[in-house]
Amino acid sequence: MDKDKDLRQKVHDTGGRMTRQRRIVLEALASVTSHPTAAELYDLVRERLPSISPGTVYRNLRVLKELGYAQELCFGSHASRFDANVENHYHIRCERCGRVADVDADPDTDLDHRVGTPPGWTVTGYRLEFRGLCPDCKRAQEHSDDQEGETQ
Amino acid sequence: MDKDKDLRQKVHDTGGRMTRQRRIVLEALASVTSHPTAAELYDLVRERLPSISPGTVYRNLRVLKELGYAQELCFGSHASRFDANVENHYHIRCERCGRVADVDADPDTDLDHRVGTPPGWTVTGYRLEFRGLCPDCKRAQEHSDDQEGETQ
DNA sequence: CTGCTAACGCGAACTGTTAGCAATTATACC
DNA sequence: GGTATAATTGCTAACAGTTCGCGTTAGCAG
Repeated sequence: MDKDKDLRQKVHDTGGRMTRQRRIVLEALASVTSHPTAAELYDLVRERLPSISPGTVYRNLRVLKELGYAQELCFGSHASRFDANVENHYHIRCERCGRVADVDADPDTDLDHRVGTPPGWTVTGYRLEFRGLCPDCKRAQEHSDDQEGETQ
Repeated sequence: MDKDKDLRQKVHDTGGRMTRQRRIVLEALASVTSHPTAAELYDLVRERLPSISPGTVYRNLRVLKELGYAQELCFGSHASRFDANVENHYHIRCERCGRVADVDADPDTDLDHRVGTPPGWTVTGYRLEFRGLCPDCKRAQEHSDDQEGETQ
């Protein structure tokens, strides 16, 4: 992949270095589509680099974000999730387990122009996120539904 | 207002008590349209009840939320903001100062049906939030723009 | 009025994340 | 290749926002 070259270049251009840790953090993020949290990514990276520290993962995620190689997805007060797919696309988050998946929708939606901006404000963008139940949690929910009143 | 009666009833129905603190937290939240954070609300409440503790504000915000008397607005990793207006409406958040305002838009948008749900998932809703600059920050930005090359 | 217990105030704990610092190491230069 | 140098590491401590545990206070049903 020449994305690797691109990144290396960009890192160098900004006076940075391509360390083992940095490379592996990015590779790990790029290797999954699960939109991991920093902690999940830390676990993943540790499989290849057992002595890496959480701080390094956070640091490198920030760098990758700044260089446009990752995006951060914030969902409420929960831990941020990260995505190596920086294309404009939407996400859906499971209300029960927090898992995140990609949503197919044309990001054509020029919502920010069809909207009643409050007086004096300038709209620069928007965030659209779906909420729902992932397959696993839907199943779990159904089971607890017909077995007993168990909510949650 | 008979909203007060409603709430009192609901609180009692769920085995709760209408304490001075709980009533005042709600009144304070209902009295502003600024979408305060818990900390801001704490300050506001303290004007009337100087000895209230932050924990009590958090507790009561949770209760009010559960009873449908307040909604929580989560913006990224920042502190949650709260809104006594539980009608379906959208928000815009200032990128510079974090201030939140209401947006006029018909929430008719049946986005959740026009969207390519990932296989096995169920969509239960969505969150749409706008991002922008509030009047104050826009002014500040413009000033720093023509006085010096100051970007950002 | 009395008793039960939900809710309070306090402080400590917890989670997700960032900052400071000495030790390490990728890179530029010879 | 070897060497200097400063970006990056791993560590620990700090931080913000929020929740929890606990002994005390006070709503409210009887």
